[in-house]
Amino acid sequence: MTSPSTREQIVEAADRLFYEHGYARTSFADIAGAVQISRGNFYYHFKTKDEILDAVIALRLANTRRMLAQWEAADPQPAARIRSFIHILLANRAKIMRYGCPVGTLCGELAKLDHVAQAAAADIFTLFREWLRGQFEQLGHAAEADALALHVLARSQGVATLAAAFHDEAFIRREVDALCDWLDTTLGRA
Amino acid sequence: MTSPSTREQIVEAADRLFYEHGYARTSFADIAGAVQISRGNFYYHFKTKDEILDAVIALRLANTRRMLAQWEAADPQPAARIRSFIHILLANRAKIMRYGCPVGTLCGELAKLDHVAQAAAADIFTLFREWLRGQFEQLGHAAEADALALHVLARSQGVATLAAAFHDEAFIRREVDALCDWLDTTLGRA
DNA sequence: GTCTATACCGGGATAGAC
DNA sequence: GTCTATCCCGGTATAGAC
Repeated sequence: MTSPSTREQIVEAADRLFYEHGYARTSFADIAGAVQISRGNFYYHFKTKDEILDAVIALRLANTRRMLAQWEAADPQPAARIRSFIHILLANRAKIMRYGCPVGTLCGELAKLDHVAQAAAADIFTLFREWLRGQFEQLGHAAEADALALHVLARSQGVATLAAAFHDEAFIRREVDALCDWLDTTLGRA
Repeated sequence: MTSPSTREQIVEAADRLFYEHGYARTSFADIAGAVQISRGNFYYHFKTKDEILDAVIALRLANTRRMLAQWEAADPQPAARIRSFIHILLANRAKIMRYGCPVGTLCGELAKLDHVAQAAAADIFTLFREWLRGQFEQLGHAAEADALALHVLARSQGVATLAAAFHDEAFIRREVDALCDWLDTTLGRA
């Protein structure tokens, strides 16, 4: 177990700060302060702020892939796997009620900045989308699998957005239950 | 018909720019440029950037109230009024696919900035929430009216977020139809 | 690989002339 | 009520010593 490199520490700190305070508002000084290095040293690892953003997105892609693989390995039932996805809303509810969804808010911010990394950030959504689509395909809904995947993603995003606006945990629980009910109905086990 | 005052022009330009580029990224110079006044003149009308934000939120609250009143007047049927709400997603699809929902993205940005106007921005959501709740109450769903209102709001927010990430108009149409179908089912006309 | 020092720019905000 | 000029700060980014 090697200790994390400075570069890794920077990317992890940036990941957290971009989530909690947004990309635009997070300065080099903020990240350097979190990692306890000087601003100068910073530029040895990353030339520009955009480079850090790319690294953060790459990290999130990797973390997402790992999480999806874990759900895949943890349960042979596609329906249970989809429920694992839905339940992130509960698992991460504290942060979601403060900062919203990390993916949704990053995509939203980059869209307004008309940032080049916009598409890369959307790729994180695509990862979830294709994984969900795969689950629905395994459940015999090949024709509508992609639409169902987007539906689940959209419902989750909406819950995250409103949970952040109203700081309402009961609302999250209600909507998670509703979404699981919808899943059962859609899969024909109503 | 008096021509709009400079102050009104400023607030309207800020409203648009905050939506398209975000609050943090919109500078005084951007707004002044859009209104074609000098930066100095700017400060005659607003002392700080936060004051402009307050004015923009007040404008959005007023515009939202007017829109809700129009839907109320245009149709005596609460179900039709709710459908009017759902259909903003289609009416504003072009901007939503580029910038997301003006309310959701502003609340999200202010949450990350930990901004004092956070609650004021959420009041715009509350306006929709209470109006929707009123419609569901009129439809005889008094007990669950608030939960149903939040559900409709959340679904709309999710659609806006994903539509912006994927720039997918067909997705919006599908989800609008699905939400209207859900409404019919919930109201017992399935 | 890490530091200090610094250049440079743009943003918010003020003063004061017209 | 509108302008120009200016201040100050914080942000990105660079140079160069250690």
